[in-house]
Amino acid sequence: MTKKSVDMRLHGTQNGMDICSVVPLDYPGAFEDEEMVKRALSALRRGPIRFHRNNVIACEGDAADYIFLVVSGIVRTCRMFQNGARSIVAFYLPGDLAGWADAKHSLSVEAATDAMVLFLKRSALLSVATRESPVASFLLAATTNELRRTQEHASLINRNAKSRVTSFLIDLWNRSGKTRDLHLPMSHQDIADHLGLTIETLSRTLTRMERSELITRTSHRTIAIRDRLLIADSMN
Amino acid sequence: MTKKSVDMRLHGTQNGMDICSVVPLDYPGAFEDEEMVKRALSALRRGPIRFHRNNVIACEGDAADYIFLVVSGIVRTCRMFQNGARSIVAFYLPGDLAGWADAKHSLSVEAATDAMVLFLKRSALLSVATRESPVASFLLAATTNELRRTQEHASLINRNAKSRVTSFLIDLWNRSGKTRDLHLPMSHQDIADHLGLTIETLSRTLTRMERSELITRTSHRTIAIRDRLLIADSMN
DNA sequence: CGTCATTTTGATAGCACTCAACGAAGGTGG
DNA sequence: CCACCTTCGTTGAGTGCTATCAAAATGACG
Repeated sequence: MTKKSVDMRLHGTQNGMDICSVVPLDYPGAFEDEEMVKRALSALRRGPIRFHRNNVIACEGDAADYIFLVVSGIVRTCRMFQNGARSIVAFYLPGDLAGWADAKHSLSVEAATDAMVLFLKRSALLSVATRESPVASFLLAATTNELRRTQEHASLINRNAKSRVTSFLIDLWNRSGKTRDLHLPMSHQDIADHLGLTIETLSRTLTRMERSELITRTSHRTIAIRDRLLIADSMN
Repeated sequence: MTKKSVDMRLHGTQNGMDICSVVPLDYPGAFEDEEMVKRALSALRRGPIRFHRNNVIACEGDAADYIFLVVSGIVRTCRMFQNGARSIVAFYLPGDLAGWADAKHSLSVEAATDAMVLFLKRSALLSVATRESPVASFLLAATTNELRRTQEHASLINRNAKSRVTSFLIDLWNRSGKTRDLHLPMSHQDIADHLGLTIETLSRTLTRMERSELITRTSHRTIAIRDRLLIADSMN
């Protein structure tokens, strides 16, 4: 339910990143020809380009000429509604492919933190995919994987605040290395808009979870996941 | 929030359907070699198999050996939670591909009405895709299309009952030919579980929408979408 | 240290859920 | 053809969870 205008300034190009270090390619069925896929993506890359927090990378409705590979920082995809409400559909971590779409972007793509993003020309990627089947496999696997994650997120629609927060924390924890201390790189407002809660409810829920000893707040924006949370969640 | 056991009986195989008549292939980028894709899918098909309403086609966690092409009826994918709550993630109409996944089904696939379903062996499909790029394009386009629809559904998470119902009605209307009279083939319980509402709230919301002249209920399970609804929704 | 953004806490209101009962539709058997 | 039963959908009363509004507390940063 954020109702703020967005800083539209774009920032300069900056080179020197190697795509090979950020594409994990850990999708089933894609690792067989990992080198070829990396080379193919590498040849198409433009950037990386640096974005400041809240900068818009692509607008809802724009032609999807490029798709985005997150190098560092967090990227979010979102949709705004008439009344100013905002839904954040997904967060993308370094190594993730964001903004995959057919002809048009159905969601706006934005930097949720300062971020570095590689641009990949979609038409070129598709054209390579028709010639090199490992690239096609990679794209299919990446899309299938994102579909699964989006389905999981969509299934939160009838769950209460505690379940939504738990699901978010565990998902982020799984994706960011399962370290005991989990850093939340995005704002509470972003998390709330992702979970369909207000920041107040999010805050209260985290407080209650800390009191129930499901989590511990070690420092600002850092949370330790306790075993009890993992056990409790494994039985949903 | 349904808490009912599911009828597990499976029903007999039955042949005589032509895959060409049910695969619309209206995805951007896939129509160029429509014939080849149809032939490829045709060669892999098993069935069609008939399922009665509420029969399970594939279980959450099962190896995704097959994916499913809906020939007639409605298929749903869903997830059950510990407390008996159920989320229906998506409905599939005739011509839709349901249960696409990597190694394991992350959602159970069930018949929401009596339905006829073609089985396609996933491994064979993937293998054909590596040789025939139009098949790979088709799979990618179909998956991308489903991702977009799931993202749209996920963005309902912070919207109220009226918006959710409106979104559902217009989506179904768009997918089922935009006839003035929209038949709801699935039960209110299924719709409610899809929208994260109770059947009572769904019923009350429909009643209120009828009183506001956004819809007209022509007969049981049939609704006429009024222009006012389309206009109102176009500005979300 | 002051300013601004972010997060937390409190009081109140509202929307959707729960529980309950009624009504409508479809199928079965007499 | 009708009585009966089961499933499904509607309506009402009351509760509860989350949103809203407001203000204080904390952190970031120059």
